[in-house]
Amino acid sequence: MDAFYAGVELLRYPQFKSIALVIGGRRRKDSEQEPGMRLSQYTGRGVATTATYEARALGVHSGMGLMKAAKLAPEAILLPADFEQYTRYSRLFKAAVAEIAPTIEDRGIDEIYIDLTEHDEETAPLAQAIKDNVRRATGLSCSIGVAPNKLLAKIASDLDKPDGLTILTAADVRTRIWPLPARKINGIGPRAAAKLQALGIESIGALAQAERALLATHFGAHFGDWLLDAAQGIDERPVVTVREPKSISCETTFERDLDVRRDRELLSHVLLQLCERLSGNLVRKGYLGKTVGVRLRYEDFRGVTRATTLSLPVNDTEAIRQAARVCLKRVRFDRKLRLLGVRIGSLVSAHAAHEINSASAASERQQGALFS
DNA sequence: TCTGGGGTCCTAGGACCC
DNA sequence: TCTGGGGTCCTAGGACCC
Repeated sequence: MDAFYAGVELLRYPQFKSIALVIGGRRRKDSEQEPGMRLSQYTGRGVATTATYEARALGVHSGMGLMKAAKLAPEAILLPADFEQYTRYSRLFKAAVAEIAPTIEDRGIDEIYIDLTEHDEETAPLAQAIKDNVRRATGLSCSIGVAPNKLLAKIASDLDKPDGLTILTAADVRTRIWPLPARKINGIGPRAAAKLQALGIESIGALAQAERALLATHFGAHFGDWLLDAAQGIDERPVVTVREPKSISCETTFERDLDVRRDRELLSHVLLQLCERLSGNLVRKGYLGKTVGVRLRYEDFRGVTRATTLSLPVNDTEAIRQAARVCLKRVRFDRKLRLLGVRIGSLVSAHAAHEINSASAASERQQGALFS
């Protein structure tokens, strides 16, 4: 989807169309009045989750701190993110695609892979039909890349944004993919891109021609081989239509850095709230988890994680909080805290957990019998 | 006045077991 | 009596993605 959150907001507030618009920051309780304020009015620690193409032209991009964005685009309109609304539109757009092509891999709220292998229609009209149906269902535009695999499709989808449609074959890799910066490959992030640049490798084409041994030296054999494959446009990953979640987490960044001793009560309250939210999400999604962990970020932005694995999966607030406190006892609090998070992993479905728990209760009864 | 919140996957070391 | 070779599970950190 193109600038998805902003697109959804513009359906509600069409008066902000074709001006720079940034989505981000928390909803303010006090400002229920008129929607949208100037970015220059913003104070806080939020980041831009989305910027419209007008705002991007001024240098604002997602992930940028709003204070920094305000310097670049003080007159831009700022709207807080409304995730419930985005989730609704996410469902609508995925359903619209599924009406035409049902083999879909979820890649988050605004992105999917579609397997068109079994479709006999001509590619361009088929892709256009998907775009049309998404627009009909949501009023929003999307960009589609059609290619022999997911890696190339992802790059292709980005070549003609917004409202784009790009069809790529293996023969196009040299001419259309190789000139692009290596960073365009999904999986090469800022760190790997910087390391490649230090090796004199800037483009995907240069990466494709790099020595395997050189890449293995700097990135390890596994990642090195993957880099080389990716640069050649090779990718065998299937479109995965069902996936079980691995972990669920809740975290919050404080409005000001907190001192563990002075702000003890507040922190304890925040921890409780996080555990309540996490428990609620677990129950709603029908999972229990065995490994409970905490995540902290200090004022200097460095972070630590601690985790502990319980003997039985849990989903209730108190069990999560108890485990989180065990983790927190193993953390050094020598700096102020900026963020606190709680995570639960080793998930099992509520149904499976029920069976585990009754089996364990049965074996406990049996042991009781042995000792009595 | 830097830097949200929700995830996945990989690596590496240690404990522990046979 | 100077030290094998598997394997699994767990923890912690880091890179990356939307």
